[in-house]
Amino acid sequence: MTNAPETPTAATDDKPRDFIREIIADDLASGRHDEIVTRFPPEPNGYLHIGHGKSMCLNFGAAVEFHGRCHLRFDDTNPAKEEQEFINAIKADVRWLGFDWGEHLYFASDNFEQLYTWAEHLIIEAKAYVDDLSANEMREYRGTLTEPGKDSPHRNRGVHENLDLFQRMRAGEFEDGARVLRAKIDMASGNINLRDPVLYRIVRAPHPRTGDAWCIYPTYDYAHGQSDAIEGVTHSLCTLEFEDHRPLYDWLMENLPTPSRPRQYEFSRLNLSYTVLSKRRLTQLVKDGHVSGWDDPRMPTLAGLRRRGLPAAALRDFASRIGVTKSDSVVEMALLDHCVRDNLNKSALRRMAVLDPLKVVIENYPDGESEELEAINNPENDADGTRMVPFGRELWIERADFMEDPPKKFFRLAPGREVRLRYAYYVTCTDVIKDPSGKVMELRCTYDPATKGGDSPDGRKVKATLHWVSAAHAVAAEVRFYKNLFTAETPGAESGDILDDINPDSLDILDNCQLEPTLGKTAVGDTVQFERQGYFATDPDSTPDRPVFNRTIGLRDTWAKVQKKGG
RNA sequence: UGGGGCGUAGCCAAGUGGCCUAAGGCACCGGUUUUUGGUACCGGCAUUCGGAGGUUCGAAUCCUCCCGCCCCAGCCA
Repeated sequence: MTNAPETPTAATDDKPRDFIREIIADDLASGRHDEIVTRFPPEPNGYLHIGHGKSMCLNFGAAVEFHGRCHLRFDDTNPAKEEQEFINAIKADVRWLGFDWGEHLYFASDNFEQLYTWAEHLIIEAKAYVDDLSANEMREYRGTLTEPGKDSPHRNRGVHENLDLFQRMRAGEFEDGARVLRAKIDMASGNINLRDPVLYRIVRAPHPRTGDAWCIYPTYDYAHGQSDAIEGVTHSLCTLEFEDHRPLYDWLMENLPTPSRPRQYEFSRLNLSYTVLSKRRLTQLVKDGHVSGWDDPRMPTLAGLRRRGLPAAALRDFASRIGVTKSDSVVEMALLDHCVRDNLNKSALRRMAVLDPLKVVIENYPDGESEELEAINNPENDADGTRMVPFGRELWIERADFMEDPPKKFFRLAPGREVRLRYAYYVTCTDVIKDPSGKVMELRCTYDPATKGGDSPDGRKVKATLHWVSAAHAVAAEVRFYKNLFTAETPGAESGDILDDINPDSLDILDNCQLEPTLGKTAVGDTVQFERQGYFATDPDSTPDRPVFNRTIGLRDTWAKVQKKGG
């Protein structure tokens, strides 16, 4: 009962599926590159989310399709925020999504020495200088979006002074924030990234990999492109907000003796309705306790989606369906839901589970006896075979499957009505037992022994088939239901604060669910279908005598739609 | 008022001057099948491509102007 990740497959036709793959195909065709190299470059300052999943599907997917390779590189240039725990979690998530970096695991920090040498090269070429301005002063000197900046008073220091100062920065002679190394480009540029961007800053924080070997760290702009070049990356794919950084990426390439010449291309990041996809906000939800952790099943993190029971293959399918473009978009959650149902419908084993139990006594079934009935494991896949489920005189059925006074379109059980118990018998409701308040406590039924297995020899039809569980054999369990974490399509759109849109009712727990016996021994991570209800995944909180399930997603429910329409 | 992008159905997205009176998927609406009110299957769903002009025999695709939305002023990535 596992959902094994499948190997990503190449596009079936030879037309590139998106503009990035088109560029890659052209570069291969023109001979610009013989082999393409991409990279997935997370910063280890949090867990990966489904947006990173999209990026991985692009980077690893394109590499596989074009017979190149994709590196996993940690962009670990800011020790103030990064942790080993995140490095470990990210690796696990990449593997889970089905991607393999082989031997190509890298860290920007592997390049710190080379990066430092190149920084000295820039200084010697008079293309970088040490600045003493404070962060506030630097902001003032930078100008605004519409006004040019002005040169720092230290902009024209001599090469020797710059070199000396930079060496002393490395040696730890200055306090955090006292000085920075800046590229000398153009303080009047319309592109603010070109107004002498910072290349190095002083930060005294233990680095997960280099410990306290360094007290100066390269910035993203300086480290990222050069790391690409060192690794031989050909196509450096990132999201739209880095478009403005490309001129700086190119400037550094042109002014440094890098061993290769990668190019950066940008695509739009994923936005999903009813959730947030930014590490800053997800970190906030975790730290402020709005969720139980990074792997809370309501979180759009890969860890959360995995715990919720989403198969990795469904996520990959989702990524291929949304495509890769440069237009800002918000993908409806319904599309993800569809991918999950589509995958699970084909792969998930069927089981019977009563979530809101109502007792049924089959009055003409012999007391104390039971029998085993054969049930199909997955009608979508004969190879999954069958199993035996116990049946007896006392059963549980779903409370919602009975109505004492049913409306016209309600086909399920009602007084005097005959329905089928799946894989078992036709039963007819003969009596309703209520408590003093009028609440239905128990149903009395009779069964037709001739309908064993669920077919009637005389050909009479019933309009409904119910799932059920033998009370004497049932396993009690807890089942957790999740709704969207936010009530607004775009959280925070109105007030500016996502917490104003948080759904106070995103978790529902049913603690008296009655499951068929096989469900007492599933493994964590298994996602099964509870017939007629949805897909459910075993949660790590399960204990040997009390399983806990997460509802991954419900089945499409047209009956609910009909009910809604009827008011 | 600076720089960089983006605008094709409710959502995502093909389309690269004629085969576009515009693919495909999701959603939605009908119907068929059904021992899951699930699945599967069939049908419907943009005379129109942000708007206005222009070029052309011919424009979603080329040009001009306009409008709207997104990103950038971290010693974050």
